[in-house]
Amino acid sequence: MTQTEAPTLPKAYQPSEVEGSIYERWLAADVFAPDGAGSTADPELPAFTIIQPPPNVTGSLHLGHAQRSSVEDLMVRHARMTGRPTLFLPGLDHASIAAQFVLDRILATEGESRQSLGRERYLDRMRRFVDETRPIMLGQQRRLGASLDWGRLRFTMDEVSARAVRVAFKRLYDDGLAYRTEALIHWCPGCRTSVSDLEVIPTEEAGTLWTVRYHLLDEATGEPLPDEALSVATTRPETILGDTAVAVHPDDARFAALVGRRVRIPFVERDVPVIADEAVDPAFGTGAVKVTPAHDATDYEIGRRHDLPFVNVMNDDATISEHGNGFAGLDRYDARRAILDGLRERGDLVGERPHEMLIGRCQRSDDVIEPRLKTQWFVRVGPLAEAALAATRSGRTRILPERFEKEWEHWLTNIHDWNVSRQLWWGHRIPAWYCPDGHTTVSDDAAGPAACAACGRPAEELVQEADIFDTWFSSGLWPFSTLGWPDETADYRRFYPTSVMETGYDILFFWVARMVMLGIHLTGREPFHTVYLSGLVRDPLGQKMSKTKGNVVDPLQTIDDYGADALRFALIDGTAPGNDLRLSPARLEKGRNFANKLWNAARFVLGARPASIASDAVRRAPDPAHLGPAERWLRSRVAATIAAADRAVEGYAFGELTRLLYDAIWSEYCDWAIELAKVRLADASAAAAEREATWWTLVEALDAYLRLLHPVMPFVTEAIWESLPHAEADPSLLVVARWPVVGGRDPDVEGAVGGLLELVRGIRNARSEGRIEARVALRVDVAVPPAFDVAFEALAPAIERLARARPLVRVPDAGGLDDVRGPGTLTVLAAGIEAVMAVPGVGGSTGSLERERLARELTEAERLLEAARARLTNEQFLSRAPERVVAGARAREAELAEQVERLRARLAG
RNA sequence: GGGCGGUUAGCUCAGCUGGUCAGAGCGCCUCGCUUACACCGAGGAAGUCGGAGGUUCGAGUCCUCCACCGCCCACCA
Repeated sequence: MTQTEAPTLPKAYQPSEVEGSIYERWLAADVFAPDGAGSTADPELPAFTIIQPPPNVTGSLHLGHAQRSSVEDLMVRHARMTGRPTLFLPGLDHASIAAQFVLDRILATEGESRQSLGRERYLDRMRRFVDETRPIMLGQQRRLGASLDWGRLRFTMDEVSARAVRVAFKRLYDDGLAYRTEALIHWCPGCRTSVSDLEVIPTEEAGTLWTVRYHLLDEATGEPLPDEALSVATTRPETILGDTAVAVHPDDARFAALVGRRVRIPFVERDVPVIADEAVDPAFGTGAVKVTPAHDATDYEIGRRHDLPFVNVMNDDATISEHGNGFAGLDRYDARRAILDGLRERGDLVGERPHEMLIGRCQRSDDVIEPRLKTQWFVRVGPLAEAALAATRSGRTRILPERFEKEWEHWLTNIHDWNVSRQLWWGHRIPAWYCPDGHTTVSDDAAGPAACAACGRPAEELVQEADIFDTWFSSGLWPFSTLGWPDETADYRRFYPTSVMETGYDILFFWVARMVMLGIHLTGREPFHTVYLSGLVRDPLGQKMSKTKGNVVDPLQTIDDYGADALRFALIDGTAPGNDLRLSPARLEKGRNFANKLWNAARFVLGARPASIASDAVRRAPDPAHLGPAERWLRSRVAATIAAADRAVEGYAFGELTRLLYDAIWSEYCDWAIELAKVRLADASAAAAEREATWWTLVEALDAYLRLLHPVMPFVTEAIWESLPHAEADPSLLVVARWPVVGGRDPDVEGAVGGLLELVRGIRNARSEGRIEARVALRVDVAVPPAFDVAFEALAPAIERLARARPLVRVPDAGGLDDVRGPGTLTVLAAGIEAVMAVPGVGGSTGSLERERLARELTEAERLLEAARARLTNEQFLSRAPERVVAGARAREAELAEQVERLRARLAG
C-alpha cells in the first residue's frame, strides 16, 4: 500500500461551514490580544499598532468597512506572524449627527421627535438605541475575520473617551487654542446645528441673479431720491433684510462719487453707507454689492473692515427673524418670493437672469446651508496645522500614496479655525461653564468646576454650555484616548505612537488631519508614522454605492455567497493604494476559485501521504539526500516567492502580494510542482525515502504558502493548516504561526527544471497545433544539452506523463535527431532543448504544418535578434549603458542567434 | 479659478525608483487522456500602453503641450 485512505475534506471548499468555527477557535485561544493567552509575540520586538476608523455605532457593515478591515487585518496578521506584539483595537464612534439623523427618522415613524422628547429623554432613547445597534457592527467585523482585540473594545462615548475629551479641551483652552466667539458659521436648518467647512458640499445649481435698485438718499433731507439709485446684484434677495452697506471697488470710477453717500434698504427702511472695498469685483453684476455681514463670508469680512452693523435676519429654523420686519416668521424661500414681489411693486427689481452657481448643501441632510452669525467654540488651528505640516515634511508621518501629501499640504496651509460647537444633544457636552458675570470656566473635572475661575461664584450659579462637540473632536483623540490617555498607562507606553493609520482618502481631512494636529499638540508626538489611504469601493459601473441608487452590495450577503476569504481577496487583489475599486462578481469569483484551488491542492497533498509516514507525524524538513530536481526547484521557487512577498508587504503593495501568491500557488505549485510530484509519489520503484522527501517538500511548500496567504485569506488557510502536519515548534493555530523565512535559491536547478517545463509546454503546443488527440501518446526524441542532464534523467517519467510523450527517447545530440526527423514529425525547440515528435497517421501532412510553424517562429526570432543586434552595434549603448545591461543583451543575442540558426537548419532540412 | 488623478488586450485592472514589462482575471476560440480541483486541465487569438512633441544609448515608465473622464480645494454677490 502506497497511499493512505482518501482525505475526509469535502471536494469543494465550503466557507460557510468552516469560517464561523475557526473564528470561535481564534477567540477561544485568545490570540488576538498582544498579551493574550495564545499570543506567541516576542515582547522584545517593537509593537505594531494599527488604527482602524471606528465605524458608526448605528451603522451596519458596508463594503468600505469591509475593504478597510481587510487591509488592516492583512497588515496586523502579517505583523503578528513576524512575532511582533500587535494591537488592532476595535471601536465604535457615537457619530453624533449621523446617529441623531438615524434616530430622528425612527422617532418620526413613532410620532415623536427630538423636540417632543426633550434633551434627557432623547438621550436615554439614544442610549437604548445604540445598545441595540452596537452588536450588529461588531458581529459583522467578526464575519470578515478581523483579528481585533475584543477585550479592548472602546466607544467614543465611554467614560475614558469622555475624560480624554475634557482634558484635551481644557489643554487647548489653557494653551489659547480654544476660544469662544461670535462668528459666521455654516448653519444647517435641517439639522438645526452648525457644521464645519468640510460638511458643506458645494453643489452646482441653476439659480437666478436679480438686480435690485437701492435708492440714494438726498444729502440735504436724508430722504430717498426716487430717481437716483444704485443697482446691486443678488442671488439671495431675502438677505436684503440684513444689508448694512453697499460696497464698490475703490478704483471703480463709475461709483467714485457715490462712496460716502447713503442708500435706503427697502422694507427694513435702513439707511446704510456706500463704501469702497477691494473685495468687490467691478466686472461682476453691476459692480456694486449689497453687504450682508451676518449672512455671507465675504460680506462678513467687509463688515469687519468697515465696522458695519451685523444684522442677523434668520432664525434656527431658517425663518426670518424679528429683524426682518414684516417678513418675520416667514420661511426663507417664502420671504424671498415676498421680497421679490415687493421690489417689483416698488419698481426696484430691474433685472433677472438665470445664473449657474454653487450652493452649499449639508453633507448629512442635503439642506441648503445658511451662513449665520453665531456664538460658538472654535479651535485655533494655525499652530496645530503648522505642526502637522512639519510632521509630513520631515517624514515623521508618511502618507501613502504620496500624492495625497500635496492635498494635505494645500488643505493645511489654507485651513480655517475649526468650529467645534454643535447644537446637538448626542455627544460630548462642551466642558465650559458660564457665570452670571459673563466669565467662562473650562474644567476637565467630570463633576464640573467648583466655582467660577474668575470671580469665584459657586458652582450652583454656573451654567454649562449646552452645545456638544463636533463628533470628529473625540475621533481626533482616538489613537491615544483608546490607550488610556491622559494617563500614562501600560498600553499607552507600549503602543503609542501607533504604527499605521488606515482609512479611505475621503476622510483624510475630517479625521486624519485632526488626529495628527491634536495628537502632536496633546501628546507631543505624531500619532502614527504611516497613513495608508485606501480607495473607494464602487459598483461594477464605477458609481459610488448609495442607498438611493440602490446599488449597494451587502458584504454579509457576499460573505454568504462567496466566503469571507473571497471577499477579502477581491477587495485587495489588483488594487493600488488610493485607487478606487470596482467590485464585480468576477473579482469575487476569482477569490472564491482561488480558495477552492488551494483547498483542493491541500486535499491532494494530504491524500498523497506515503504510507510510511504516520498520519500524525510531526513535520520535518525533507531529507536533502533524497531531493530530486523537482523538489529542489520547488524549494527554490518558494524561496523566491517568500522574498517577493516580503518586498510587497514592506512596500504596502498588497495588490501585488495577492498577484504573486496567486501565481505561485496556482501556476507553479498546482500546475507544476504537484504534477511533477505525482509521478515520483506513484513510482513504486522509487525508494520510500525518496517518496517521503517528495511529500515533505510538498508539505513544506504548502505550509509556506499557507503562511504567506494567511493575512489575506485567513479562514481557508487556517482550515487547511489544521490538517497539515506541524513542526514541534509550531503553535496549533496558523494565526500565530511564524511568517516564513526566505530560504536559499538554486539558480541552476531553476534553470534546468524551468527549461524542461518549457519543453513540456512546447510539446503540448505542437500537439495542439498538430490537432493530435489528447489521449494519444507520441514518441518524442530529445537532444538534451549537458546543463539539463541531471534534471532530465530524474524528470523523464514526469515529462512522459505531462507531455504524453511515450516513449521519450534521449539522443546524444541535436545531430542525432536527424535520423528520426521526417515527413511525419514535428520539431520542438525550447530553452536550448530540441525535440522531435513523431506524428503517426498524419504522414506527409506534417510537412506543411511543420514548415508553417517553424517559419513563424523563425520570423519572430529574427525580429528579436535584429533588435538585439541593433542595440549591440550602437556605440552609445555599449559605452553608456551599465555593464549588467550590456552583458544581458549579449547573452540574449547569443541565445537568439542560436535559436535562429536551428530554425533555419530545420527549415532547410 | 487653482490643484490632483485616470486614459495599457472586448471588459475590469496590475505594471515600485526608465533597460526580457507588454502582464493578470474575466470573456472569446480549440480540445479535454490524466481519481486534488469543471469554483477544473491543456493550447490559442487579442494591445503601435489616449494624441503630439521632447529628454535619453534606451520610455506605458521622465518632461512639455493637447483631448476626454473623474476627484479635491476655492468668499464672484
